[in-house]
Amino acid sequence: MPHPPPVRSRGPKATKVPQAHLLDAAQAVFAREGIQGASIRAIAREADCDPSLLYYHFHGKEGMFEALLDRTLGPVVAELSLLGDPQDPRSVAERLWTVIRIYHTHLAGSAGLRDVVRGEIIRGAEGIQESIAQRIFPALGSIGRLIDLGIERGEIRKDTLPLFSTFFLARMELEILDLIPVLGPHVAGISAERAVPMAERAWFRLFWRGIATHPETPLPFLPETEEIHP
Amino acid sequence: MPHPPPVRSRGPKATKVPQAHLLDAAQAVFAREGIQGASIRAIAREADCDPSLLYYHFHGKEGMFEALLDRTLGPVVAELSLLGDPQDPRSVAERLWTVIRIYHTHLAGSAGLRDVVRGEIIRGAEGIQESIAQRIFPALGSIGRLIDLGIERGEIRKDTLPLFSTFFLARMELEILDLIPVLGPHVAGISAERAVPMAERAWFRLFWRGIATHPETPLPFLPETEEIHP
DNA sequence: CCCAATATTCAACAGTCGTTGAAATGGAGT
DNA sequence: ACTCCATTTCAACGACTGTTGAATATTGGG
Repeated sequence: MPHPPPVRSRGPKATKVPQAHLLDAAQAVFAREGIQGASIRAIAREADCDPSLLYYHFHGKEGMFEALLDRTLGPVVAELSLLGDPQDPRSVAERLWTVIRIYHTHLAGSAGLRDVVRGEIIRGAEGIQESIAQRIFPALGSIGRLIDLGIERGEIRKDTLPLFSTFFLARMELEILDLIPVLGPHVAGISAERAVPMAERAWFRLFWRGIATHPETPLPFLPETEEIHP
Repeated sequence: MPHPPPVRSRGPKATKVPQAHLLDAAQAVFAREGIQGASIRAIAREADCDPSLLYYHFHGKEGMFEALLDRTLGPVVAELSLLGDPQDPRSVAERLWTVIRIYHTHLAGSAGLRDVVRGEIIRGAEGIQESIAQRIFPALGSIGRLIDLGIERGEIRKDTLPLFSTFFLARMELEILDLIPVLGPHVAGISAERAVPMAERAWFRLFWRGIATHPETPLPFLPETEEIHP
């Protein structure tokens, strides 16, 4: 479906195109096509503008990607960094559950970006990896310190490995966001909307039992899991 | 680096090119470039043959992908299907650990393919997804039945959700294979060769404690985790 | 009203892509 | 020696890619 006959005039279409609109388009295309499949031209089509505009505002594909990364990951890093506060009256268990909720709140809608980040880490694409590391590792550090605190306070087993546990907690939440919306309906006949929260609760129960000093301690902050009757 | 001056003659280069050689090339390129980045032409370069040859033996990109899928996933599905045998004298815990070992043995070398499968599930690319479902879901079914058996025998908690637990066990093992070789050296200073088995043991201990009726029961089949001194 | 700055589009470059149809090659069978 | 056939390569198609430089439109200030 090419543009209608190119009788279009040049110059600004109406007024200034908000950059947020361009990032929205980029996010949508990343989600549909993945990173390598997402072309500058496709993003421009989605935003209904010329590809050159993306070079004017950002600097090519990588610039767009970094801008999108900042917009999405910024709030996550900020909120996670608050969780390590020793003054926080909540238990470490409850704060670890908050990690899941923060990820869910800010990342559930960014399918393409999650996949892009993961792919870049795996493939270690030289140019981009550094820009990712700067944004991801602080978040992981916050979680790691929280687990350290849990060990100090005796809530978490002494033989827990904080680095690996951080990885397990965070990665599985992202895998749930990525895969359960597809697998839930397909293999269990549960809608994506119901399946994701169910999986998150099931995951956190398993995770906490796996690292807790007293695995049977109830988790009053964790919503009950509804029955499965598809 | 284009081919040397095109004085090449046509026809068979030496003898018949083994299809396995073409699949090896495809796997290598998938691992380097990801699915969307892997072009037929790049695979042909890797295999040192003409792109047309890939159309002759397989039918385009999708055909190559399915052939690669069969070659890699076939042994995994076969070995997993044996684990559900009620006559097997091993505990369910030990057999679940075997799941990890089977994945590791057959999938550790297939970086590209793992990522492709995951990406296709996420994006639900219509044409390919069915071909993946037929090969993946039997494997997941075997693990699910094993967990059912564990619940029946009282080894596994009654409130365990087999579908989700299957997902957790299998997906995390694949995430370990994908990400730990990169993250281990980067964030913990541990070589990829040591980090992956360490992560697998840590993951299985956590997982088993998370679902076991008696979480403190020792797991004599599980190798000791060495100390971390990077 | 004009001018300058900003925002946007157009047109074109040189590549690469997937795919196909025809040509060429080598070996097996006769 | 000849033919046939499976295998491989060549050449070309149209479409799409990232990127750039110049042209154009809009806006705000003087």
